[in-house]
Amino acid sequence: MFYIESEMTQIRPFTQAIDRLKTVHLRPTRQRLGLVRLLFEGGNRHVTAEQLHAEAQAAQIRVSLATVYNTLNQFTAAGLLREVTVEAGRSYFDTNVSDHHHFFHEDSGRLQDIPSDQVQVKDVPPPPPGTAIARVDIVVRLKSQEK
Amino acid sequence: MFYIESEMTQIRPFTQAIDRLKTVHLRPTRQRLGLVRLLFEGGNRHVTAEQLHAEAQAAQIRVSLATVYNTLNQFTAAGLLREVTVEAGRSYFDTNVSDHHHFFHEDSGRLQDIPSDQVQVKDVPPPPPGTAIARVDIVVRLKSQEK
DNA sequence: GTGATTGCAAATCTTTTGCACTAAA
DNA sequence: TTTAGTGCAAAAGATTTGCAATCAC
Repeated sequence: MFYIESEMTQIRPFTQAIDRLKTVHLRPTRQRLGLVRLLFEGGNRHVTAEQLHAEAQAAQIRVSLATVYNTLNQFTAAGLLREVTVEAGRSYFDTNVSDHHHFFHEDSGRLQDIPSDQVQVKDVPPPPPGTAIARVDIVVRLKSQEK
Repeated sequence: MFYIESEMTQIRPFTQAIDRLKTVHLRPTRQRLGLVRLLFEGGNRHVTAEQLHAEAQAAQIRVSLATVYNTLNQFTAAGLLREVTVEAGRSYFDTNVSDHHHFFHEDSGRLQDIPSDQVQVKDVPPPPPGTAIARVDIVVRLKSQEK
């Protein structure tokens, strides 16, 4: 342990990001590392490709929008992210892949997690013959309160 | 009552379609009447704009795809239809506007109603301050059963 | 007549893809 | 080296829009 504090905080997150990618068998490229750090350092997030691309630019991480899309899809396929569908025409990606649901603020387009223990679906009907339930999604749509 | 049977069955649905449009203050144009009849004569339906346009063509109802889109949006705004979002990139419109939920067959893209009395959400969390719940959507995603 | 509605083509928006170039193993 | 990954521009798919022609009232 001979790193000084400032070096530690620089290096540790990189190591974590690299490990996260290695775990899912994706090469830790400069672009993926940058996106992993934006996505996973700092709590649960819900982002669109466009948003993440803008953030990357702001953070001096040079990456094309096409690569952001491809990366988000790869991360989703690898189980690092979960795609949330609340609006036709726009895809959100959620860094929280555990069982939970969402509030959706219709006017701002913002998503917010609802822990799974806070909502329960009572009596999910049996799936039709020949099918199995892949997932149950609950979206609580919110409008701003009119007085 | 002096119409013969064949004339009755011709005329009654038109009258109903006209009334349905008048109720929501939309002029009963040839295109809207055709679409209303396709949508509402024959049980609950879940359609995309593309599907409805194809049906209209098949039924000799001349209407452009742009008008189908505009009409579906107008009907939704008027409360005649409800938009169901299950896949980013495609909008479904549901002729059932009462409180209910959906099965979504992921491989076929088919939607199926779940009557509201068959699922219950237990303990919907309170909406964040300044907001009110507009709607709670439950989508049960189905995959075809692999043996 | 007059304002609403329609059709068409063009525009827009989001997302995907083909391919030559670059980088990781 | 060898194969995976990237950027760019072009393509694709869904939906919206501008505007002249048409239709309902």
